[in-house]
Amino acid sequence: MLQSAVRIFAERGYQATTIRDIVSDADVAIGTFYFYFPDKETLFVHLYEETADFLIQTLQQAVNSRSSFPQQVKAVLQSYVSIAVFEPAVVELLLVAGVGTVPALAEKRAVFREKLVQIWQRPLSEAMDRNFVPLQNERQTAVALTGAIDQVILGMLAEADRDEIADGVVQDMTRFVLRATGHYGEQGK
Amino acid sequence: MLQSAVRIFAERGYQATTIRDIVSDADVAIGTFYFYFPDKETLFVHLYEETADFLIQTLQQAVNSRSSFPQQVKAVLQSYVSIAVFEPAVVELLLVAGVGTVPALAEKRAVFREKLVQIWQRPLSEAMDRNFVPLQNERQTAVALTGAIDQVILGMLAEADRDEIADGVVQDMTRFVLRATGHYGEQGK
Amino acid sequence: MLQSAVRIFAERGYQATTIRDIVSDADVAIGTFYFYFPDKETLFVHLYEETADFLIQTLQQAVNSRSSFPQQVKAVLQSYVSIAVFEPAVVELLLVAGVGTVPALAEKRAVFREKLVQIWQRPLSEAMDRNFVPLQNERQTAVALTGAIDQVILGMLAEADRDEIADGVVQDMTRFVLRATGHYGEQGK
Amino acid sequence: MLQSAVRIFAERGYQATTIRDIVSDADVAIGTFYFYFPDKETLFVHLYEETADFLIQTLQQAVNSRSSFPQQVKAVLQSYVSIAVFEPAVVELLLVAGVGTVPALAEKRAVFREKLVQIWQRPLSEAMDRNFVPLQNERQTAVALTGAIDQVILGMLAEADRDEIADGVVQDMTRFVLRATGHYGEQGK
DNA sequence: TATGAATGAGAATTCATTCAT
DNA sequence: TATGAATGAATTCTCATTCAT
Repeated sequence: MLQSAVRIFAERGYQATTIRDIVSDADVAIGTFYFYFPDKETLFVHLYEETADFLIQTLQQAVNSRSSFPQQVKAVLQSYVSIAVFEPAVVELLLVAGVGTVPALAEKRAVFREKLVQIWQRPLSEAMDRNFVPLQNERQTAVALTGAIDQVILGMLAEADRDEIADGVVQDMTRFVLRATGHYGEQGK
Repeated sequence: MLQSAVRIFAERGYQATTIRDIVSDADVAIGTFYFYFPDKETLFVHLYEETADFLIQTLQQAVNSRSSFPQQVKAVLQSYVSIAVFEPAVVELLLVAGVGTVPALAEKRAVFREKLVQIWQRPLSEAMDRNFVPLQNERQTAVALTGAIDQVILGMLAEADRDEIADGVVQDMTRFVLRATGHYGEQGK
Repeated sequence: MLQSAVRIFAERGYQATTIRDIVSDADVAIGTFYFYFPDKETLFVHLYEETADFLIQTLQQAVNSRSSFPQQVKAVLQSYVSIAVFEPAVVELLLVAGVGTVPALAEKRAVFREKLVQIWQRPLSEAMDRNFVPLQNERQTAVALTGAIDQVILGMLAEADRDEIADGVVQDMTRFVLRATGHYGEQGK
Repeated sequence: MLQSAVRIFAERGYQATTIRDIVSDADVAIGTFYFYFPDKETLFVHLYEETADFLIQTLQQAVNSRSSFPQQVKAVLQSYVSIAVFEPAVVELLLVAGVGTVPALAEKRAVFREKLVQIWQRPLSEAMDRNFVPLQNERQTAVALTGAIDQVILGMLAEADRDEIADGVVQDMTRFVLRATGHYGEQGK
């Protein structure tokens, strides 16, 4: 049922999704839904959190598995793009389905956005400390990077041949991030 | 009534806004709404288009009024940030209220996003032609820039002291954009 | 405006006709309608009565202009069919548009039906008195005749070539009425 | 709920009947209505068809159960009058409630009227073939008979003592039909 | 006389939620 | 655990009617 819910929410958005949509897709009765979840909102928030955790952890692991900034950037982008290709519903749910809907979600969204920012801010801070990137408002840069990448990922989801353009996207965006952070490696300081 | 509608839509999003919300805010009767607009969706799409045109034209004028790439970047950012400070509802409506709602809006949103991308892509192409920025996937860069800036603008809207931080945001983001496009001026090629 | 009203009411029926339909067809403002008529219902009842009077008087004159029963029958049918051909809206209004709608009309309808019955009952009574037709429940016969003729007239209205079949209908129905009343002339008593 | 619906529709007509009328008469909630039927129109059309089928089958069986034309006429009239006495709502629904309302019903009404005409036309054709009635436009006669009988039946419904006058109506109308078709039996050819 | 912007009661319909089984 | 018939508050939209100009 959770599988169905994620997919349907991702496809139609929170408001346009009815409980009946979900349970009929999952082939259970409406009562069954309310046996497991108190209401529609709770389910959505739950799914959002779970999905957000999955994405954040995946990206964080990508960061942790590398040591140099450029490698971290590339690893994060590869992970994110990979999820967009293989689990588009996850991305859709996080970036689209929950925008401007239930008030209870606002805080969860803020937490998710903040964690996403931290994914970028921490490696960036470290790179700044080591003088691999110039002084800058590191938080602002990190916020901007999350927006930049999400937008590109959303663009990918709209394309039919997502899997084929994935590598190009990773390459282009890796360069974008390194340029945007002013990483000296690229400019050859 | 249009004023009310923009503000309420911006505050609560399309779905959560009821006709009653709008008319009671505008202090008119429900019938009055339907005297001027055929339905809720038409009104929203109309407001979205009008608002989108306003934003796009303002940003385009900012581009046209300058000749050098860095000046164009700064002018666009100043315009955008200015709108965010003085007309936050406009930004909220365009970036949040219409996400994932009515099908009729999807196309309008796509058109708006595309125009926003063009705002950046055209100056960037020109700069690339003149060798002021390195070779790059200029469309991808432009898409990423729109995402980056929107995200930062949205962050601004969440702050109480929007007007005070506006200048800093413009400065930081100008640098971000110049770095992200690889503009040589800043790095002193 | 009355012209428009009759036509529109006849076309769409009472409920489906809006004041706006009528006034826009008559090219006047809504306010003008309410200057002349207190409300929709009053207009309809007024039109119904006027139209009913016109039909009844026309048919009554047809009766009065002839002396023998068969001639009276034929004259009434010719008049009725003629109205159906040249003023179909009149017939539509009386037989269809006002069925099962406003309570205030029920009485008017009853009066109209009764007059229609009298159109047939009076000549029939006279013919019975003179032994031109057999003894019968003359009222029942008259009621049945009105139903029979209305049904045939309604059938005519549905045909495209109303004017061409009109004569045949008059002939067939004249025979029908003479048979149905048991008029001896036809059977040659 | 179906019982309620038929009665209320019959009493007030399609347009004047609200869903609330039906459900409050049936003592269920509005949602219950929409659980069983997609909308008001569908329900009405459904009831109309079902009711029409019932009436047509009943009348057809009356025809089939007799062999001579006069007996067939009497049997049909007895059946029809009987339904009018015991199920007045059925007749009201078919003859009044659905006149000039929903477009979707127009076709169903036409089909019903045609079947009603056939009820009379078939026995009449047979009688004509056997020279029991004179040559005539048999279709026109059949159409007229349906109108005549419906009108008389509607007159019955308006009377309080329906059950007491029923037999008289059957007798009078049997004679009417036999006369109207020119059946020789009555005139003693 | 004539206008038409404004009104708001009322109708159809949706859908999250409940609860007896 | 699981069901699904039943509920009714809430929403969109219509349209007869009013009234200031």
